[in-house]
Amino acid sequence: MKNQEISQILFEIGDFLELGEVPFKPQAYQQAAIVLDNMEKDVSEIYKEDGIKGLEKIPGVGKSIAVIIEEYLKTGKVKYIKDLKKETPIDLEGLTKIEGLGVKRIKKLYKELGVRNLKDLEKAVDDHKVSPLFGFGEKMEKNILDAIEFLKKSKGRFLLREVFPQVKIIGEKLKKIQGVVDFSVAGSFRRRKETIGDVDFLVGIKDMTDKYLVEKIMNTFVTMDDVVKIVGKGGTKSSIRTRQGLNMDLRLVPVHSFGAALQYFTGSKDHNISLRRIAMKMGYKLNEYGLFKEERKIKGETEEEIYEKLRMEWIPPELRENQGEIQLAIERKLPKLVELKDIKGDFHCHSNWDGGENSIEEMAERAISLGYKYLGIADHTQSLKIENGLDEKRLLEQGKKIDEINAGFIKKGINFKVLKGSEVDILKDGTLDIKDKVLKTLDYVSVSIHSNFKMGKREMTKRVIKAFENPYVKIFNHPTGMILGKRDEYDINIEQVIKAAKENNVALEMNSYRSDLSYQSAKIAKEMGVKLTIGSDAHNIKELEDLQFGVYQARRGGLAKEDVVNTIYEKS
DNA sequence: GCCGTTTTCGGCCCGACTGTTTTCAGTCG
Repeated sequence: MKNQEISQILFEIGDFLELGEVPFKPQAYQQAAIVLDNMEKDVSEIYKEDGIKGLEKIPGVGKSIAVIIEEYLKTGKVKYIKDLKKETPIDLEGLTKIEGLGVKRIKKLYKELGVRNLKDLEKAVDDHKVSPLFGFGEKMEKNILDAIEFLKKSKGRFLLREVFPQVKIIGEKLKKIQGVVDFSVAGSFRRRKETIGDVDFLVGIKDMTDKYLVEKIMNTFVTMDDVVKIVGKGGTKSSIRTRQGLNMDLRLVPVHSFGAALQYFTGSKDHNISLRRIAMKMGYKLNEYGLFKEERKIKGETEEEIYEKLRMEWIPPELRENQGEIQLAIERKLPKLVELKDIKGDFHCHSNWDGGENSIEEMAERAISLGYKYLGIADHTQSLKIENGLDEKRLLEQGKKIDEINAGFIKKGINFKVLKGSEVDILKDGTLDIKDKVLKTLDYVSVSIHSNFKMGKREMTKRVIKAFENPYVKIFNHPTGMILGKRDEYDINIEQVIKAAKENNVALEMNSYRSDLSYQSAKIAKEMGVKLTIGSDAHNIKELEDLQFGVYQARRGGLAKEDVVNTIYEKS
């Protein structure tokens, strides 16, 4: 996808223009950059189909930016940004990552001290040259130093899965404080984005002038076990950094504004800007305190009443990315999103027959306690040696074992079934590493790529589509091969894969562990009538519960219960 | 530079906190 590369360039152009104090253009470039970054369709496809006219149809892209995009697509370069960089040789991208440094201060540091990049900045701070500058000071210098250190060891964004337990624990602690009426996590955590930059907590109390209560809440927050730095502490907002390097904010709001604040701090920023524009056109003003007509607040206690007043449905947080959800809400056509409670089973887990940690019985037992009606055991096959993959003989043996286990459930009157599945390897040439006559004995066959990742795009796509043509194949696991935070995608044409899935009646998996199928791709799949499965890829009983993260991702893609195969349960 | 269910010209989201200033600019979300 060229989208992200171009988005990056547009962002940078925006920053440089801001540096030159050019009015309004920076926002225009940044707006276009955001749109491109979130766009489902590959911009090079748009250009191929409709040329420069097609580019201009992208919201936020007009004549000038379209020309820049065209230039990049044709030559892989943009002269404009090159010139800007030559004119002002500053590593803006690197320097703006320092908290507290925006383009204005960067400009000053460049003019006064010749700071061009992080290295220069570090040296300037070490030599105590920053604090004497007008507008800077001792504290700012120290903060910059801290920020450099933070940047050096920070991994950037955190996986939702990683921060989930800690956030829940802190939430429970805050909720319990006497006097706290409303509580919610906001921000990208509430939108269930697969990675989180920081965490926003929102606390509602009756009386903001209750100094004692305010102090108690803020103190509880900034003195928690894992806090290593108090970034700020005020009467309505405090910020801390945890030992793991995660930033957390707590905002305190009066209960009568809680809904407005929740809406505001949940974002996304882009969603909010659109919403505020709509409010403006209707003669209102929307901010974190409420919806105002003139100076009079008319709504603010709940999110629902605000969206309703703006003549649209309440929008689930997972959809708030300014990707058409507002229009759907106005038309009252938002999908009813799939929920965790709709899930009736899991098609992707591993037992100790391969590299898993627990027996089939133990996995089944946990699945029953989760309220599932079935659990598909999808152990690896023989090609995957490091996972002790099953060959045909062992697969047949496993089938017999599963028959025995199911017989036991029937005997005990337990309404639950273990399904005979398999995660079959797609070989280099697109054939499977288990013979059809054995695949035939299974309840379903799921397939995966676990080898030869470095093929060309065309070849890889062909390989996968060939596997789909096997009549026993029902599910394609982790379709892009990505492991979020660990491994990149292999080169594959996902749109062609989705099309082939439709033609061959194969479902695509949303893998809860990898988050590899983007919400944009899930959305496209849904629109094309392809079904999806949500798989935990659990290797032990505990990981079965991680299926929730696949559900969140599915919701971000706008999937309803009907779009997800493992919500189906027909009593047989 | 982009956009338009009041507009093809004249607008462009908004408030809190910090650190520096002695009344406010810069940054952030």
